[in-house]
Amino acid sequence: MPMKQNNSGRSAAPKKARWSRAQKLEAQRSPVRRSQGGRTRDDRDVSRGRPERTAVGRDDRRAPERRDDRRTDERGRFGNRDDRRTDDRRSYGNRDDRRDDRRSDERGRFGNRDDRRTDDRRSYGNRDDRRDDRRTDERGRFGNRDDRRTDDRRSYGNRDDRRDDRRTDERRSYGNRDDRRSDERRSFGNRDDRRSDERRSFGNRDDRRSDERRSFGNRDDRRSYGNGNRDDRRNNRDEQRAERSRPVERDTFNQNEDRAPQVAHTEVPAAKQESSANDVKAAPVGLNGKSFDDLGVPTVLCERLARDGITQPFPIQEATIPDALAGRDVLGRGRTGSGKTLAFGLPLLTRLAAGGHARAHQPRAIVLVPTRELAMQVSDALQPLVHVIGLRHKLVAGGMPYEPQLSALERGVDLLIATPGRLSDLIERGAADLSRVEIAVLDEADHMAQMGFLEAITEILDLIPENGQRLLFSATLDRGIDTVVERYLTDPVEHSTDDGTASISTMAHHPLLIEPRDKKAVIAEVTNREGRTVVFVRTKLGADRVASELRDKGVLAAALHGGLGQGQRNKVLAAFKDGRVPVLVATDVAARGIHVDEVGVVLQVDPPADHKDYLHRAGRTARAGEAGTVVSLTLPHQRKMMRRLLDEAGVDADLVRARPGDEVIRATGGSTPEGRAISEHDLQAILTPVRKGRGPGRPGGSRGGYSGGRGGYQGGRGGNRGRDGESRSGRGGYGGRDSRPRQDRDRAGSGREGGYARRSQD
DNA sequence: AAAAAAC
Repeated sequence: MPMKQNNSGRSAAPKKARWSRAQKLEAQRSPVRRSQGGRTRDDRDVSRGRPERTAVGRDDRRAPERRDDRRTDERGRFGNRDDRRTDDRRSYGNRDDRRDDRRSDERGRFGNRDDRRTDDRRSYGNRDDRRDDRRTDERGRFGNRDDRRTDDRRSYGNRDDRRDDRRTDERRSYGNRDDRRSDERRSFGNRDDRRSDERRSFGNRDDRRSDERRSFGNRDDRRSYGNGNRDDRRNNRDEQRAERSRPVERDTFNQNEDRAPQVAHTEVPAAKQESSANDVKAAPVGLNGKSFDDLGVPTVLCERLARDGITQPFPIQEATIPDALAGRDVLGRGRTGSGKTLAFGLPLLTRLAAGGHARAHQPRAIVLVPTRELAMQVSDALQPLVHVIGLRHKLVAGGMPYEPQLSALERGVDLLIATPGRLSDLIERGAADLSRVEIAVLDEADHMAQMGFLEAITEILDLIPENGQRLLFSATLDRGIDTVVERYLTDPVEHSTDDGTASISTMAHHPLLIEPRDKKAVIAEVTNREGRTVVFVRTKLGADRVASELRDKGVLAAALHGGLGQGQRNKVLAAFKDGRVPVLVATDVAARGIHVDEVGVVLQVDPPADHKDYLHRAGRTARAGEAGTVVSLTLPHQRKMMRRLLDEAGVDADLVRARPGDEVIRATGGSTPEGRAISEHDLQAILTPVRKGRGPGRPGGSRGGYSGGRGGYQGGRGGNRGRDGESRSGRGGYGGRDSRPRQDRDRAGSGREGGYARRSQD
């Protein structure tokens, strides 16, 4: 019984808080064997391909203990990453069998599931007990868990039981958030070891970057050991790639590595690269007057884009689309608002349309994004293109009803746009199967590669066939993605259409040094202006508080953060987009990717966590060539930090002392609010549109409910533009929500409306 | 330490 093995394994190698260097190395080297049964062909292939990683200790009997080690020590787990993939690979071989099992034994499986759920619920019931359990009786817990695992295994293939395992662990650790965190911290504290390992094996980082072909050249060896088919497919792909002539040899320049990645090999003349390396205000590159058609985008898509007035590719699109169309793995970095969504969306859809149909439960491509709002936005932006080219897509994110997502998967969808949590959930339920994913996109890739997300992301990426295409995009792609790149990408090409700093010339930066007692007044003054303003704060509570204080002063503001229900989140964002609410007070949930037209000012009430967050927050304004102002409040004790953030972000601006009423604040368009306080009730009335007639309401049609508060603002200017301007035309041809296909109408909360549909190319 | 991401 696994239970016994595990227990004995544990006693033989008890968990340690700290590992010696030698132990770590050993743990890294030792393959993780988590399944049963004999070896497969893939096993042999693996040991052939990477003897140095797999030749040691391939002893099935040792598997259970190592497995537990891995589970209880994140560090070990990551160290064993490659080995883990080995197992994945093997189970890919068994895929079809597994699926058959699942289908023919669905009932049994779900029976087990319910049992498991009950277990979970029980353990959730009293968290504190659970935590104690974990600390003092780890072994006992795992013993029980293994029992359960055995059940699962019976009804499932090898692979899912493994996944269930892991998920349950995670579930457990969610309850113990703090514990988990400290685990992670500990493990990531060790990261440096791993990093230096990597550096050693790849040679010095800069070398590697300066000659990608050399450093990544080994990747073929590393990746091709998977199985025979994969080799063949890879070769095909390499042939394809070889056929494509590369216009300009990728080149490199060195730069402050903290400020920006070292590479900017876009197809631009060397002289331009030089300037973009050293000059923050470098001209956009890649604008060679090419059309989407020239880049290889199918005519139907070009025509559909043209209907929205999108005819000229943005630099990031021009740079990445050809390579992405050719099937290459691409790292794309383009400043905020520069059109990254289409940069990966167009080639993705083109390639999907070129062959095949999605089978039930088996999407052919996934786009992973860090927030639900961004997922909706990407889904909306791609929707007309998806349909016009004859594909199906589905938004898969939390906070929304399961049923539509389940039934869409049942019918078969080519493209999933997903947040990690719900996607994993659906995988666990057997509703989604990533074994036929051809293309995977990580939007905001650097963020997804950070601590809170990395685990979920790797778990998902591990389920995707290795030979697939990967596209990683962000405005701030930096070395934080190295782990992901090295693990999942093959011979990637990196395109940067800027240097990763604040190179948006239409963006003005005003870091203000203020006294704590002035803070509230300054916030009110900056936000009391015409047009849309996004206010960033550090915490959810802070968002609620600032929004509430603003309303007390007569500034119509609404909070947006992850603590709200999805319905409220949708309502708030919709109201902000269509102008009913001019001030959005948000946590970093809104920092990345979210596109709203004509945000004139971004106000950072709390400093961002790092310079990348500065750039992303700031990037909510000055999008696609618009002008914008970024005001960053800085208390005396934050001065040094802000100075550093600005430097790292490449912002050329000095901290300026400011008091309420100062000219520097007036210059941003702000003024002292004098309106009446806006009650919570009033706010809700504005957020919740009165529906006219049947069907989903059109939120903008009902803003009449509110007429008090600060004079002058009646959802006026910004609102009308947002609704009746380009955002409507972006929907063109779909005539609003009602006429959209059902699978796209059934998102939670109906408050969502146009706004992003426009040319939310980011 | 917070936020985000599943119910």
